[in-house]
Amino acid sequence: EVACDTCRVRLVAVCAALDEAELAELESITEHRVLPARRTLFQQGDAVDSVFTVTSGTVRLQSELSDGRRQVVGFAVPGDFLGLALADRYGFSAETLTPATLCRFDRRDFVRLVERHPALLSRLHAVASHELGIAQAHMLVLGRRRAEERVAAFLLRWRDRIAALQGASPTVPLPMGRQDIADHLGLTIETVSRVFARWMRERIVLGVPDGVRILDDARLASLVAD
Amino acid sequence: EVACDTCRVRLVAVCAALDEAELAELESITEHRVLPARRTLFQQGDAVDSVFTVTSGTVRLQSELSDGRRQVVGFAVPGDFLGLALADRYGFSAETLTPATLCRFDRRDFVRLVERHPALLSRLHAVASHELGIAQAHMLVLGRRRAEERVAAFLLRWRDRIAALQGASPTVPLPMGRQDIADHLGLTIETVSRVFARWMRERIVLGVPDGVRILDDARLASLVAD
DNA sequence: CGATATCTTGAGCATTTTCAATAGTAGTGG
DNA sequence: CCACTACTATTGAAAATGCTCAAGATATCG
Repeated sequence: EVACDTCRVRLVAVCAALDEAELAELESITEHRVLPARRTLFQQGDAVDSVFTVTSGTVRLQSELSDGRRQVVGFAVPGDFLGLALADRYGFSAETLTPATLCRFDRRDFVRLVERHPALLSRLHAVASHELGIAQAHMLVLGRRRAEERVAAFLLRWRDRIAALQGASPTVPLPMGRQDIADHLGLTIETVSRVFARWMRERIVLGVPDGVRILDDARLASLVAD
Repeated sequence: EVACDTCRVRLVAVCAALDEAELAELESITEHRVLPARRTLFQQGDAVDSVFTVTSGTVRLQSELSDGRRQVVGFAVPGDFLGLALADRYGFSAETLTPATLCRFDRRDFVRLVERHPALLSRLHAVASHELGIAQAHMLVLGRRRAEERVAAFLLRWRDRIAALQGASPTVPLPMGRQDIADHLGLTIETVSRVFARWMRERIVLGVPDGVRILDDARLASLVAD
């Protein structure tokens, strides 16, 4: 069971403080899922009945306005939690961007487990706090950065997340579309497209299939300097 | 000791699950502070040595870019936590907008207390998760709302927070300045000023000293409908 | 290989910003 | 109590960043 093995690695990473028996218990409530691209996991406003961890693939997290305006609040990659707030309703929708594997926990089982294991709760709180910091940093990007700075901030941060998973490389896969990037950065698809086009003309990045190769790291870094 | 009484009420609210002995222990590590307006509590990047709860007054939370651009990530009112991430460094700066009273906990003492009381940790996690949801909702405001919608979203949300503390009233005190509102909403002070001016002309709000009175609630609500 | 999606590029436009001047408002000291 | 200063807010006009609209190019998928 490849999915299970991958999943287990993730669980151990997330729940480092659990012993063997506890891990076994955690696995006993785990359901492993393999999903194709463009599959909705849950919708904003749905009652929370599941908690997920991503073990492969990329998931897009977004909230929407009734007139169609969309804000991508984040992208989840292997190791990330979905539904960690333990709230009653999901605050955003989640959809796979690529084929993805996930571990699903029944919410009640998961809450029970957390209640009995403070170490897991502590870990969960650390993850949620970390996410809060990222969200607040992104507010600065959305509120005060210009278009080119926003795209640079996104690209460098995405590169670092990918590097943490796959090792450092100047070639950055971009599983999300231009519209997804635009909706993450509060821009239009045209503006994002123009920024990338300019960077390619100026040899700051090189276009590759489903991604870019960063040629002038320093130039991008100077755009997000604070 | 008025400050202590107020503080105690807050602590009980936050730590509802603690018993008398535990509350006594919590109070033993509490230091009560009375601060004037415009006093900095901590700066973004400082090592976290304190955790605060606000018991009176309003505190502005912000992050800054070196060129002076500022993002107000939020305003803290009585009952709010500061430093709940239990991270190593503060992710934003905090400054009193009005005279304020706070409870300060030494970080180490607080962490020790939390480690021994899962109920407190659980409560802390719930608060952090709630904050995360608010941050993600604000991303939608910053990324996809137009100027007038942003100000309406801010005003109605602020009204509701004040209502939770002081009871519902169409008269909303605004202890923060126009520049603070602008920096919270990713706008300029001129744009915020023009939105309020238009609303006053159209009798949607009425200006009062250090605040506004909401005359046409429905009109504002229609601006933030989703 | 055709059909559909997504992406790119250009031109004109709009919302918001920038710049600048004025008007309040609060605090200070004569 | 009033003038003086400093700070904050308002208002107008001009400018710009990013958006809208439209057309064409590229890529994807049956």
